[in-house]
Amino acid sequence: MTMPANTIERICQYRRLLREAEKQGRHSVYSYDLAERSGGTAAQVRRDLMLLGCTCGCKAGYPIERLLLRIAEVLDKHTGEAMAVIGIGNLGRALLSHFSMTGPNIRVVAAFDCDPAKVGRVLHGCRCYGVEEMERILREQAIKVVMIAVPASEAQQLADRLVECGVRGIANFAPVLLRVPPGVYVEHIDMTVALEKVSFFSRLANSEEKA
Amino acid sequence: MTMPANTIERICQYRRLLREAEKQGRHSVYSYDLAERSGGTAAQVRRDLMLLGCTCGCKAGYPIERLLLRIAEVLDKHTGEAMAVIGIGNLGRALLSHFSMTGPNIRVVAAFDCDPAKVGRVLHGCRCYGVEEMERILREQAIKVVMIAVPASEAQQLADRLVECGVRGIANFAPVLLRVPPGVYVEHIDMTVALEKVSFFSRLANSEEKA
DNA sequence: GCGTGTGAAATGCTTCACAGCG
DNA sequence: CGCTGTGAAGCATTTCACACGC
Repeated sequence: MTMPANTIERICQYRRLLREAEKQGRHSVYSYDLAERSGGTAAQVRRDLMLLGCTCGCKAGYPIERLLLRIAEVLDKHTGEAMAVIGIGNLGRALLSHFSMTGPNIRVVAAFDCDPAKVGRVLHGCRCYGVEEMERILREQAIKVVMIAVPASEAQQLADRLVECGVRGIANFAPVLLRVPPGVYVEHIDMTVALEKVSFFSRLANSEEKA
Repeated sequence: MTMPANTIERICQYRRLLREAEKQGRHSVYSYDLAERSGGTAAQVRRDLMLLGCTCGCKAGYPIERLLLRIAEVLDKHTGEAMAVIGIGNLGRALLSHFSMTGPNIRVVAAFDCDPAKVGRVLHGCRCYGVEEMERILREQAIKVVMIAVPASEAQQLADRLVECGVRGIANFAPVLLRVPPGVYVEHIDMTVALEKVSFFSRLANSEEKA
């Protein structure tokens, strides 16, 4: 089953919106309903759900519960994936905090840092280990996905070690492009890029407003 | 001048790579050169630079200095844009720290929080103000781009206030879709979505490996 | 009638491939 | 000859529009 990355992103959004709708007491949603909540179009929503393999078969809208089940099946095989954060600076702590509050789809089960002052402490419910224990713990807990929040200069060699011990997915917050072998998926999250984009497009929208 | 978002993102990358190359003593780069550093193709790089309006006219490669000048012109009109961070929790602090170290393209000139304990303090070189002063300071300093790092429940009404006082670009780190009038650009940066994507595609790549 | 499911058209982005220039 | 600049082809994604079922 092949899926465009954009569709996957939208499906993550739908999940959050569906949970909200469910809390509001709704049991089903129409495609245009979800479209409005997500800022897209109804056709887009229907196409996404079709790719998901989710069809309701009738005009009564999509049953929320069934959608959520199917999304969980595709996105995280029902049980949230175990993850780790590496590098407990400001950003690493923000990540730990963020994922300790968010739902159960993502469970951060270990944190690593090379600063001995941090090792052994528990932050946001997550134990911090020394990097020298990394290989052992990643293997023991079968952690396949990690977040890299270390300085740019250390990210590549860290990534090499991770790949070496079986990690297959990396969310890289360091501002360098990582080289990894095929079969390992890297998502590069660069806040500088994100903000330069905002700066550019906001200026653009602004200057077009003379039209 | 209209530009695909993807091209803008790549251009931000190119800038960083070009600066690195310059530090290494290079004065020019070939398209395949930049392609390799950025993980793309040479044709892609040439097309991007073409869209940028950057042509070197000959086979000697692109002069780095000129490229950087042109990129700065397009991305941040030479002088880095003044920005603000709102919400000084874990994530807000991480953002302040990140942008205090990064180059001068992005200058974070103010931080806001509603916790009186934080107001008046200086974090990573940036003064923290109370939210009640927000309108005044954003106007005084002509800040057009801000980062929202407050809880989801407060993000929308905060966005309304921001738009009201002239903000045209928002980087939204809260997990809600913001409604803004046309002419305001919002970039939604959702770490949960990013990580679910990694989880999904790493699993996918993994299961395809049997082929 | 109303909303879904889905071919088919439209749009947007990337890659190809080659002319042109130093 | 090697590399750029760019039309044109090739893909991917989004939107349209309409048949179908309740």
